[in-house]
Amino acid sequence: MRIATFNVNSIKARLARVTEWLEEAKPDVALLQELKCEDANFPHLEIESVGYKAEVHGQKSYNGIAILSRHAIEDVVRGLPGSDEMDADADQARYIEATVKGVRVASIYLPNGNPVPGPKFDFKLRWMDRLRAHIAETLLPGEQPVALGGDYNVCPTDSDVYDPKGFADDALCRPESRAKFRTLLNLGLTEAWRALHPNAEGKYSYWDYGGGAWQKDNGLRIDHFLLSPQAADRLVSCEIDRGPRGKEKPSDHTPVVVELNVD
DNA sequence: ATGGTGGAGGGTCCA
Repeated sequence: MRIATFNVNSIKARLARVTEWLEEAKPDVALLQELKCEDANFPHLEIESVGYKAEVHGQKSYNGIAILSRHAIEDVVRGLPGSDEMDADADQARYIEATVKGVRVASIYLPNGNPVPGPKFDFKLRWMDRLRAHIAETLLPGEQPVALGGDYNVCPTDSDVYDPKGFADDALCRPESRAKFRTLLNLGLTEAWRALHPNAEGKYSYWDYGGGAWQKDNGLRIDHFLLSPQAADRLVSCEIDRGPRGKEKPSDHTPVVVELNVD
């Protein structure tokens, strides 16, 4: 079973890129982020025409995530449970989870957090606390394998950044962000790509649109899969598919694909 | 001039 994560930066602007990629890569499941559209405007017909059903948690203009699958999607939960009612941003569409072929999957769009310091950075760190609590309390106690894919907006180490010094104070690389990310790993989750490529450097999933970043390979690795022990035991491969980033009118992210040995 | 680009939406905000 192959599961992909792809921050598309607007499903409307990226529809042709996404459908051609689905037809070519044919993942069983595709976890999308940054749809930037409301539920009612999601292009279900075009997605179905290439063989996928979609469960969507959308929002006008910003955020928005979806789970696409060639197989049945069951037990969908929209929104990160346990949101703080006092948090004005708690209703942002950044989390959706469901079960496909016995695997609990989630599409995650973690807050960017810039600028640092400030309320957006505080919100990012609080959101990571909420994500950790949900994983610990609801997902890990279950017996099914769990695969949490998405745009985490965290470069776990300096090996995941083209310019570590230049990004030292960026919310994607701040020690606080990395420490929160490690609290997720310390629950017993495996970061799939790093587990299979322990010594790799200079492998990225995001390149800024500006400054010729793609041509210079000035990238960041911020799109990840976190796997529960039951899923990590079934981990076969995890690869970054650079293809879509090099096309016309691309997203600024490119897909990451994990393969799990499940029936 | 200090996001140089791109997306949404029709102001700026967001990344």
